[in-house]
Amino acid sequence: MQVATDPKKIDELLTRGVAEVIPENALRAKLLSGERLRVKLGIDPTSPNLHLGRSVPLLKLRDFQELGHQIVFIVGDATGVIGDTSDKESERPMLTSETVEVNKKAYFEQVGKLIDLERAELRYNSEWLNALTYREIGEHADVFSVADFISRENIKKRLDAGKRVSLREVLYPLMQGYDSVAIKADVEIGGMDQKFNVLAGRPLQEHFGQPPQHVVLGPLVEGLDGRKMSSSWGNTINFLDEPFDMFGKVMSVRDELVPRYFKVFTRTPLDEVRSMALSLDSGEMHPKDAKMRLAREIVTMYHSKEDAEQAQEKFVATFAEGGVPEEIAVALVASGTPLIDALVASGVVSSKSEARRLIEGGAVSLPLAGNEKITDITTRVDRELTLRVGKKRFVRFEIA
RNA sequence: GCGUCGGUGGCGGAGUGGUCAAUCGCACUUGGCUGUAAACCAAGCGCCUUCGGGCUACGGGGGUUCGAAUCCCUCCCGGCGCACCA
Repeated sequence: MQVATDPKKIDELLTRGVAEVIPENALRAKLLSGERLRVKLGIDPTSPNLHLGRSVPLLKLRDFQELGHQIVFIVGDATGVIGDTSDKESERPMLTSETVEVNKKAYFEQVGKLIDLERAELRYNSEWLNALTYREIGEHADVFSVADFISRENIKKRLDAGKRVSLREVLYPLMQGYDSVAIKADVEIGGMDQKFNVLAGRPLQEHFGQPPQHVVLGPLVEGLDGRKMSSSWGNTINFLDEPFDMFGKVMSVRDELVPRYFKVFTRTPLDEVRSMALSLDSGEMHPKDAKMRLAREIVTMYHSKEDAEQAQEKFVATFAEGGVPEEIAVALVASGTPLIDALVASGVVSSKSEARRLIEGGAVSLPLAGNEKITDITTRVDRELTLRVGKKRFVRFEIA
């Protein structure tokens, strides 16, 4: 396959959704030369769901693929068990092999939404990592010094704070570095939080007589609550979210983030993104409209254009016009059941105390009757009833 | 292993015998304002309640006491120092 060397495309490849390239200029020259590169991206199967934060390096991988380079996607089934602490303020527990086994199967399917798996090389790193002997690991470890490791910011912070740092954590960068050796990577993609691990590949490759890989690091992107998007915060938009849900999540993102999301999470042409940002600044464009478009783009990427249209219609009907979603939770209750008990039984709220608080706080209303509020906690369910609890929760009670 | 300090709610962190379901900050939930945005204001934030109150909780277990998150014993877990010397 021919490798494209269009300078404009290469420029976007090296800047869009990219925070840092190491070493700085060498990669551009290499890309312009037309040499076909082996580009590596590894993801550990620590959770069964990929979220948009992960899509940043994946899209970058796709950019390389589209230029004609050979991409290598590695599921870190061996590294996942050890656990990476790069993005953590504390130790990450080791995963069980079973968890990893379950998760890794789900990965290729999700990744397939973004990249062409047919043309990619797909690997599990247990393939080579599980075969290493203690002697070999010792040899790899000798390439690095303890000072290298403990000078990492997050490790240093923990050490200074008197927190425990497990010796196991030292192993992780070695493993990831050896992945690069095993597949002879020319380029590795990762997030900024991966900087240390990704860089570990370079000296190791040199040790094995390979030229050190180039490194492309993506930015960390804010999640729904403004903190870094991460599974542990629960502020993610996931590849597998249902269209309507995904649409709604995008709509709840802060306005200021919209151009950034366009830039890193979509491949909407950059010129369009720029002009949109300008009209937003000038007040010509309403932020809500830009966000709607963003939501459509994202849903289209992970589902389809039709799903995106439908999600938007539903969204407008439900929230902008105060309607009720088509598919809502339905619970069967006996006639005369106290509302509080019915809410708990339906799973909409977790305890009677919570139900009482919500009712008393005016959070429960009848969306079919002009959003009239129910504030009497002794209300009973004696007929079919459609309720809204808070902004997002809906439930319909049917009489058994 | 020895010594020492510590283990409190999702997190951080108060509290050292009663007035502690536990100050406070963050996070979160709900209401208001809106565009399901942000910011801001207000309320809530263990469970049950006939709203009087009741029950279960401060690493686990046992004890002292009228009464313990607070004192004692023991076990578990973590930090730090030491482990007769590279």
